[in-house]
Amino acid sequence: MTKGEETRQFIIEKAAPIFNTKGIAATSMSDIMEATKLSKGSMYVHFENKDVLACAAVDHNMKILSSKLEAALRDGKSAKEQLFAYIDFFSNPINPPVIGGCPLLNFGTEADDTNPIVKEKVNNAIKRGQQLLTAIIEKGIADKEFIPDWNASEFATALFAMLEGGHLMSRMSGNNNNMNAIEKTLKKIISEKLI
Amino acid sequence: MTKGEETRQFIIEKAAPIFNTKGIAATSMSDIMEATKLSKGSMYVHFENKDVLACAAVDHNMKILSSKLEAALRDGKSAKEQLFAYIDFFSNPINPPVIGGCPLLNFGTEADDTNPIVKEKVNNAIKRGQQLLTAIIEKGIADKEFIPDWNASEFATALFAMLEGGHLMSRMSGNNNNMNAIEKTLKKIISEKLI
DNA sequence: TCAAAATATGACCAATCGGTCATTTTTATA
DNA sequence: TATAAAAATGACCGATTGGTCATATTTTGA
Repeated sequence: MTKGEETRQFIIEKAAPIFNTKGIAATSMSDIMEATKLSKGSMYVHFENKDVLACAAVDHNMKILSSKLEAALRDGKSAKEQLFAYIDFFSNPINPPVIGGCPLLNFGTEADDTNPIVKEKVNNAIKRGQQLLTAIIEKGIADKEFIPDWNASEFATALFAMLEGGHLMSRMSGNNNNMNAIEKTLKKIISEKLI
Repeated sequence: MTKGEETRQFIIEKAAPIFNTKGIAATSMSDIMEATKLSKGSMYVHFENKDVLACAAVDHNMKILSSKLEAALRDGKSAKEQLFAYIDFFSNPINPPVIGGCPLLNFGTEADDTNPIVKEKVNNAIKRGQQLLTAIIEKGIADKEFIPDWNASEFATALFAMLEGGHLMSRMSGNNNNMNAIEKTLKKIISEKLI
């Protein structure tokens, strides 16, 4: 990795949590300059403008999230174990796996009516999450672990939505009560599908 | 209503959808001036600063949402009918009851780490929504409409979370597929609780 | 080793931000 | 209808925004 690539990566890593907590619009280049201790000119050597940097930061946040999720799922052997691991991974929004909370929620709501590029990034990430869950459930059905008449993609959607919504609720209340209730509800439903 | 109160209300009504779509930080006073065709000085006659206006706009968006929801629930006679009406009310995120989408999602995610006042407003609105749902379910249980061993507040939380999460998912994808799946899932669960 | 290329710097730019205020216009009421 | 109060105007303010660029420094590879 050349010096330039190193610096570019360094800036992204410093910028990512700031964009995720403050939002894209509310984060200024000065914020990034302060966090990196780099000059303004240097920022523009590596990123042609703020939007490009913001997009790189969005990508980075999602990459961190998905790689941590992947690690959390690695140990799960059965489909049930993997689903439970997935739920556990997202079940502590007060101390989330990515600084600033779920980037899908943060960037998705901000980008919705204003930034089609970021919106599409979020949309794709949601699709991937949903497809991963669907695949786990379908594998569980194929392995005779879950009952065969379980609509995999429908439940995957419901699970994903509940975790995102629960994330918001717990973040707003400042405690994990809501997410704990959701965790309980989800695990009960899954357990009922076991053969 | 005096002229001043009329103008103040007029500004709020014009500003509310802008704040809800662009976000608080990304909305400028010039945006509001353009929408209202009023001068800058006039804005500051009625609102001491942008934050006060933003708070009023947040309140307004939530008020519109809750009053429309109340109207939607009025016709529902049984508890089941009311729950279904609640779900139906939120089941079309592409054409939402409030311009810009759910204000709880929009303002909540933005305010999370930056605006404790708005955050608390959102938190209270979520609580009210959850309590309303809990009350409906508990009434259904008391009326022998639902089975007695249904954890009302737990399901209220799950339902609320799923609608918020589904809202995000449908907004990102640009279609209602995800929300339709959620609607189906929720209604099936509720129907299973009928006596 | 040394020169060309890459990278870093910070002063500088126009535009926009939230906000103020003297002045004018409109409203309310006595 | 006269007049005091309220409301509306828009020029103006300092601060900050995203972004540029000539210059200085560092890195790179022949």
